[in-house]
Amino acid sequence: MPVVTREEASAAPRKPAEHIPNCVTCKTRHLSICAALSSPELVMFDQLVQHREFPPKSVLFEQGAAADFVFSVSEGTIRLVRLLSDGRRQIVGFAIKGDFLGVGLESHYEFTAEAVDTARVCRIPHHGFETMADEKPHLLRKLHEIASRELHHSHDQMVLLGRKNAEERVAAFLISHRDRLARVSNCTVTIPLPMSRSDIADYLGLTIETVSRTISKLAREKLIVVVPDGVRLLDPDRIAALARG
Amino acid sequence: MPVVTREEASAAPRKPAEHIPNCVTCKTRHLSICAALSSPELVMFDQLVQHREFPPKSVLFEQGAAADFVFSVSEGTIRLVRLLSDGRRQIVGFAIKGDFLGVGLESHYEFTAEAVDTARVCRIPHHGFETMADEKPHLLRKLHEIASRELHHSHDQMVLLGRKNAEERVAAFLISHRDRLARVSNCTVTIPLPMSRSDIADYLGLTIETVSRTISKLAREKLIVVVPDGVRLLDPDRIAALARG
DNA sequence: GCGAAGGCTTGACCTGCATCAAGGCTCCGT
DNA sequence: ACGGAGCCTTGATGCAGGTCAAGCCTTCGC
Repeated sequence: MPVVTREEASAAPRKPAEHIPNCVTCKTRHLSICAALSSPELVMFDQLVQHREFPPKSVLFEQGAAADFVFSVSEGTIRLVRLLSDGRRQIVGFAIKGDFLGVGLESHYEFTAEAVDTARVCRIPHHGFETMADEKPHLLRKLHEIASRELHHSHDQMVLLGRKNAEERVAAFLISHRDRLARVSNCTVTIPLPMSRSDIADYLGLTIETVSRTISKLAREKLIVVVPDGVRLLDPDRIAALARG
Repeated sequence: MPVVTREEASAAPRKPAEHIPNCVTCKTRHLSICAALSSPELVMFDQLVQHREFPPKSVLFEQGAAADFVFSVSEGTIRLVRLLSDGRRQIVGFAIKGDFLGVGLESHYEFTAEAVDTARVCRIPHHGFETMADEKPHLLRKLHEIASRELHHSHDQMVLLGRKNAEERVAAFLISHRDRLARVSNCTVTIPLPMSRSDIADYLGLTIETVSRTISKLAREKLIVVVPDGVRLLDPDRIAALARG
């Protein structure tokens, strides 16, 4: 386990220094849960929202803790971690810009969320958010849509973890991650991968060695090129075909 | 692939012959989505519902088909199947009494649902149900609750598939299946398992041989006894401990 | 009652990925 | 510029579970 330095530990979370962002002018609004809100509702929402920045490796919340907040991610990458008592780790997802944490409105967090790189989020008190959802059925409906999409994606991941080999898993990760990034940015073939090999391994049910070897293999076969902190897809179609199994 | 006999194919779905059941008098009402409905709403709901019986191996709906209906299971066991193009199979869940199929309100089914044994279900036209959900926020809320519980469970399953060994997987399946059965029946230590070893294997990301060997091993260690179409847990606590990993 | 089919178990062997090990690269702090 | 830490890659070896194969049991149609 990496030791968290004094700086990192004390720095989380922090308020952004620059002029405060705002729900009405927010650029990721239409990508996030806020897409469900009308202008007056956005103003109301803005009252609830706390903007926070989480430095790399800092913890947004811990599995099992009281779920006092829900989160909308506006920048960065967050890993969602489940741990077994003996230290085995499974990453159940990576949250990026536009993603929502706490869809379930559960009373306690069901996984730990840790910033991979510097993450900017809108943090909303659970109670206030839930009240608003109870009053605005279209917000609840949006929340349900998000949960449904995640459920679908987690079924994909069950197929991956239960039935795909290492090469298919890595290919599927690259393609699905690219698709998610493409929705919120203009990235299409060069995919930034801020997370470590260890994170990817724990997401795919593999070891770092196997992830590393598999990426090397894909590069040797000229399907991808490894670039600093990411990969470039040379043949997205063949990778997608691999990913399908 | 097993060949479906003429009888089985032609028999699905069929209306139950005996006097028609009814939402208001329904005994599994408080276990299902209907728990969210008031008495007058139940009467309304009853107008929408079609009671159907699906014989073993019959298909309730096919992955990719238009999602014309949602379902509430009142009896029996249903396997939820994802297929890869080369025939590899992953079962993403087993639905039992009280479970709801179609939580996502998606336009197309994201998996195939097949009756394992004889399954009785309430089938509700998608459109009518969705309209009702849009008009009754507490129904939508219940639906969201169900989706959230399933999302949580699918995260558990990701940990199982990504990080647990065969023995832990089988133990976890037995415990989680027992807990789900216990909620809707009085079964606690003798667990009926109407699904085949092959179904269990495809649910746990293993092969039938490994499932069979692992069950034999648990029996040899006096943790369970294999009974016809099920198992009896001799030491539920130790099995639960195994399941946790 | 009999034979065939399907499902389950068990044994023998094989392999894909894990594990163990070593070395290289990059980034920092001094 | 140097040294150490963290991360990544690559090679050698091991093993859990997959694959192949055989036999048993139960069910069911005739």
